[in-house]
This record gives sequence, structure tokens and C-alpha cells, in this order.
Amino acid sequence: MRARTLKQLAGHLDLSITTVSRALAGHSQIARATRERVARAAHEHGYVPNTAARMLVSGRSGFAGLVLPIRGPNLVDSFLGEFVTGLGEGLVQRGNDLILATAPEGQLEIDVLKHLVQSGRADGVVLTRIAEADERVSFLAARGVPFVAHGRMLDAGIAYNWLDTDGAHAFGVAFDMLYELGHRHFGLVTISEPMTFRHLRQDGLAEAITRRGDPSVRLDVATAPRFDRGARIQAVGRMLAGSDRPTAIVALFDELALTVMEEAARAGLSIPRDLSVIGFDNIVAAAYAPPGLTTFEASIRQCAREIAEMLVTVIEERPAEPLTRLIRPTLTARASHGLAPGSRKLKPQANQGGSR
Amino acid sequence: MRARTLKQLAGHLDLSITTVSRALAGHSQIARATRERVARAAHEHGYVPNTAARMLVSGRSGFAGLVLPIRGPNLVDSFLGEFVTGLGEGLVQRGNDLILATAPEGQLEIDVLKHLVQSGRADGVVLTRIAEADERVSFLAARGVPFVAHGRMLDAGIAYNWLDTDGAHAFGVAFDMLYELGHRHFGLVTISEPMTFRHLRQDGLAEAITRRGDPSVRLDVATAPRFDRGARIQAVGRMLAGSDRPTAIVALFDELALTVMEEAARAGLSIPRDLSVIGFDNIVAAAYAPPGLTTFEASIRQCAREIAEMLVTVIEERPAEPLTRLIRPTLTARASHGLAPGSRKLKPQANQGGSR
DNA sequence: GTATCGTTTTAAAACGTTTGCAATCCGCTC
DNA sequence: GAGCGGATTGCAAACGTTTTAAAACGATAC
Repeated sequence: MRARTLKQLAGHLDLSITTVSRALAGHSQIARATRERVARAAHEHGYVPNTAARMLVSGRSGFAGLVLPIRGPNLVDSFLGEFVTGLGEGLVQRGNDLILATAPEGQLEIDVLKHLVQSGRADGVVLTRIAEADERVSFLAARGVPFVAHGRMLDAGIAYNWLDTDGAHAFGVAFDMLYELGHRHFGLVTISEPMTFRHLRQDGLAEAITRRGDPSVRLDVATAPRFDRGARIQAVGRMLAGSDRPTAIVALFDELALTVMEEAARAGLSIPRDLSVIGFDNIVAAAYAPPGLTTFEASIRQCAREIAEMLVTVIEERPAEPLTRLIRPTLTARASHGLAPGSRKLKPQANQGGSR
Repeated sequence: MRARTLKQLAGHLDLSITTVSRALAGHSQIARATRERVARAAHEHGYVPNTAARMLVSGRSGFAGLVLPIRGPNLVDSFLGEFVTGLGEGLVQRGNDLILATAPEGQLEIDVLKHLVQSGRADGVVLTRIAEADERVSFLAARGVPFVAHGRMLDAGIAYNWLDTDGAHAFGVAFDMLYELGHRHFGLVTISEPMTFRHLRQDGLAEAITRRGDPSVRLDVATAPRFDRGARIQAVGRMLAGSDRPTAIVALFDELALTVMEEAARAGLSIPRDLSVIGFDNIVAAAYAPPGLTTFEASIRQCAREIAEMLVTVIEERPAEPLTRLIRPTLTARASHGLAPGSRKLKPQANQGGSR
């Protein structure tokens, strides 16, 4: 009864496969009456064209790929959910779907990536967590596979499409705000992994300090491996020890800021009275960790959506020039920053719009 | 140079397409020497078989599908990320990938689902958020499409594969624990949407009360629409108002429990001294919201992984009997529950193993 | 009645793989 | 040296779609 293939549908309609195919595609060379008759029949039969056949003949899959590396039981936060949702939103608008290829623990992410694009399952891919020098970028660029990176490499020698948050700008804003509040002794808590955003944010902070030109400003830096909680706590502990400690700490991202807040509480320091803390990302816990973490946010979902749109553009139009986009994060002011200890507020400056 | 298709590879090897195909598939009818020669060449050329062609001839895509409904800008938590990660883990083990089909705001989820399976893009699908009566389940069951549901319908009339967390058991455990701590006046905060887990958990609580057989036990229920924050706050406020309020509140899930904790704080109640609160899910914020929410957890990632394995089994083996699995959640005891006000502890009972 | 033209339809090839069946090759036996 | 059997290999069809090139059909003009 129901026609599952073009052939069956054509049989029912007493037309050739060709005509039905063209009619469904809306070709104007098919008589209008025929087009409508075919459309009606297709709808009645619930006919849906076979994706495999379409892929085979068109050479395109209609899928954008994302490789999901599995590592350890811990590292799952809301990032992935938001990112995937945003990609889905952006892709579906342009008639694409998302395919998630998992890279299990033993397997290299780049191998999964190669397989994904070479099997024709994905017309293009999205890359996250770009390292300072990233072999995935060079591989895809060399192969001419469409892709968009979320983040940048440090090496500027290779042209590719990317979208990134302007961490440098955000960290400059953070410094200026804290400086205005009287802070002069700063701390930066960062990671030791070679991620580009680490450099960019740190440079943004350093530049803001230079721009200010106040020689009394000091900056301490604490570094620890990203996933080594013990080392991180130790590094933060050292930074907070003694009386000559920073009065304001900027963390590379919220998880680090939360550690700072926990360690500060353990050391008997009150936030923001004794210590101001600012993070980056606005993860959910940032709102719940007392007294509420001041942080920056560039909606991951929104970024992912734009990335998806960029990717489809690249796939369809193959632009000569790489597409790039820098997103300026917004400040979510909560209660973890305030006047520097011992300084009196000159111009009153309320915390703006903090919320959950 | 590089052979992208079987034909090219066969040309290089001076063999027929058939032989190369069979050699790569490991057929024993091909001479061992030939098999090895082909394998080596394929590896050197970086040959990867075309997925579309394979799908077309085999009738299988190697994809499991998940429909991602987009609704509103708010509803993104870590659930999706964990779930997708778990699915990926489970699927990749059996050589499958995950395809995410987005249902944009205007479009019905079931239409996307239909299109997904009828186009042959997915060999089977995973369903989440099962409603009391779910049209997706009946559709897929009628069509004979392999699927596994995360959650159950209330109607037992239709056989299908599911995995669910044993919320009834958990809520019974919660009651027993609170009863032992001296609580007699209980509150349940729930939602008004027709989700099966709401019934199961509430029934589990009611059964535990009945089982205990203590006529002095009382239970108040507060209900609000799931996504109406205002209504939720009001309902919780009413429950907490007056002196004859519950001393222990069990929330259907953590978000509700967090609202209870916030409103309790606003009403000047101290947790756990004046009020015990227990949630369900162990979301990230549960650890950070002071004083730390006691809650139940069934690792979403682990559940998703099992769901994926079940799905592949269904796809490959088409078992006659439906596969079902009930996961017992574990208690994550933090500091939001304690002795009932005015009762003295008889047998000391420390909080076990609370952690982040 | 034939040539021409525009509109509408169709036959057939192609995409890259798997697979049923047939062909080839080789060493053996009688 | 013809026949046989087992081990290898190859031909060709099939999967369902899109697309190139060509055919069919009327109608109009000469």
C-alpha cells in the first residue's frame, strides 16, 4: 500500500521515476498539474526519500560531524549539552543534521575524525578545544574538508574558519573593574595545558595592566594541570598563604574560580571583603556557590549556533577567504567582587544585573 | 595516488572489486595471502569505505537516532551532555554512531522522528522524557522500528524496550531515612505535567508511608508547572508558611529541591535544623548550594550507555521479548537532612559518603 | 503533409558497495 | 589426457536516488 521508494510511487502514479523525482524537487520543466499530483500522492503515502541513495548520488551527506572524545568518568558538564543544542539549532535551519562520532578512550580523536570525513558521513566538521598547535586543523585544511573551529590556534600561519570568545577583552575589563575598586595586587589562576585561550586571556590581562601604567600593580600567577584537583588546590593555597597575598584573583575559568572560593573559605577569608574573585564561563554552579561568582559569559549555545551556520556556509559556498568571528563575552556581576580591603569607594558603582 | 574507492584500490592491486571487498571483509574464501596484501594496500592508501554505498546495499545505516527538541532559551542542563556521552560510549563499542536530529520550535518532535527513521538515517532511536501515554512509543512500536525508551509509560498495554531509574524505591528509602530521624510531617514538591516518573516516585513515597503504618505521619503535597518558576515559588512558599509546616520535604528532582532551599532561607529557616530537604538527580549545583543537597543519583551517563547497548541488541537481534531494565539510584548524602526539630537522636547515624 | 518549435516526459547511466552465481585455475586420479 | 574437485577469483545484478541526453507529443507555420 504505502510507497516506500520512488519506483513504487511512480508505479502508483503511472509515471516514470524521473518525472516523480523531478516533480518532488520542484523542477519547473514538469507540468504544474503533474507536480501537484505527485506531491499529493507522496504526502498520502508518507513517502520519504532514502538518504543513502541521495548521499551516494549527490556526494553529500547532509551531516555535520562532531567528534566526542571520551576521557575519564569526570569531565561532563553542561558545555556539551549547550554546544550540541546550539549546533542542532543552527544546522536544522539549513536542512542539516548533526552526527556525533565517539572517540573511545584508547582511540585518537584525529583517527575518528579522519574516518568520519573520509567515509563521507560528514560534509564538514566542528572542532572544539583547539590547542596552541592543532593537528586536526592542519589535517582538515590540507584535505580541503570544510570545518569551523571553536577557538584559535596560536600559530597564524594557516588559514581556517573559526569562532572564538574574546577572552583577552574580558580579562582586560575584569582588570579595569577591579582596579577601579582599588585593587593593586592581583592573582591569576591558570592551567598548564597548551590551550590558546590561556594565552589570550593572560595577555589580555597583561595588556590592560600595561595600558594602565601604574607601577604599583602586581600580578601573581598560579598554575596547575587542568584535571589535577590536588595540584590545583595546592597552587591556590600557596597563592592565598601569608599576608602578602593578592586582594583580587582572576581565574581562567569558573571551575578554577570555585576552587579559589573554597580555599579562601577554608583559609578564613571572606569574599568579597578580603578577596575578590572573578571567573569565566558562567557555569551553573557559579550562581549557587556562595556568595555568587562574578564571571563572564559568552552563550555557548549561541556561539554553537553561529558555528553551525558558518559551517553550512563553508560547505555550500566554499568561500575563498576564511570566515572568522570574535564574540565579546558579557559580564555577569554577582557578589564575589568588591572594594579592595582598606580602600574607600570614591565613585559609587553598584553591581549591575547579577542573576541566576 | 590515494585510492578513494574500491574500484581504484582494485585497479592498483590488479584484482576485481569483488575480491577486494571480500578480502577487506575478511571472508575465508579469499586466499590468506591476498587478504593480507589487500589489507596492507588499503591501509597505505588510507582507504575508507563509502558509508552511503554501504547503507544503500545493506539497508542499515549504522546510526542510532536521538531527537533533540528545541524549546525556549532556558532548558539546557548537564543532562543532555551526560546522556549523549553515555550513548556515544555505548554505541561506539558496537560500531555505531549517534545522529542528532533537531526538532526546531515550531515542528513536532514526532514528525522529526518519523522522518528520521523513514529516510533510513537511523536504524533505531532512543526516546527520552516518556510521558504517561506517549505517541512516539505507539508509533515506533506499530512500525516495528527498534527503539529503547528512557523511562516508562503508565499504560502497560503495549510492549516496548525501556530503561528507567527506580524512583519509587528511592523515595521509599528517603522516607524511611527521614522517619528514622524523627520526622512525621512530610512535604512533597512535585510538578503538574503528566510524566510517569512523577507518579512512580509519589507512589513509592506513599507506599513507604503505608508500609510503616504509623497514623501520625502526615504528607502535604505542593504542585506547580515544571517551567513556571513563579508558580513553583508560590507553591513552595505556601507549604513553608505557618508553624504547622512539614519538617522534611522531598522534591521530585533537584531543581525543585533547590527552590525549596532558597525559599526556606528566605523564610529564615535553617537547613537542616528546621527543615530537611532531599532531592533527586544530583545535578552539579546540588553540591554547591549551601549546605549541600542530599539527593539520589542514577548516573545518567551509565544509564545512557546501557540504553545504547540495549538498542544495538534490539537492532541486531530483534528479540521477541522486550528488554527492560530498572536501575536503583544511590543516595548521595550531604548536609540538607538531619534530625527532626525537637527529636533526640537515639542511634547515632552519620551522614555517609557525601561528596562532590 | 511536412518541418519546426516548445512543452512535457522518459530511458539509461551513474554513484560505491555487497553478494549470488559462475568461471577459472591447479593438482589429482583413473 | 580427460575428468574431477577444491580453492580462488570475477561478472553482473542490486540497493534508490539524481541527472544527462533524448524521445514523444501537440501545436503552429509553411
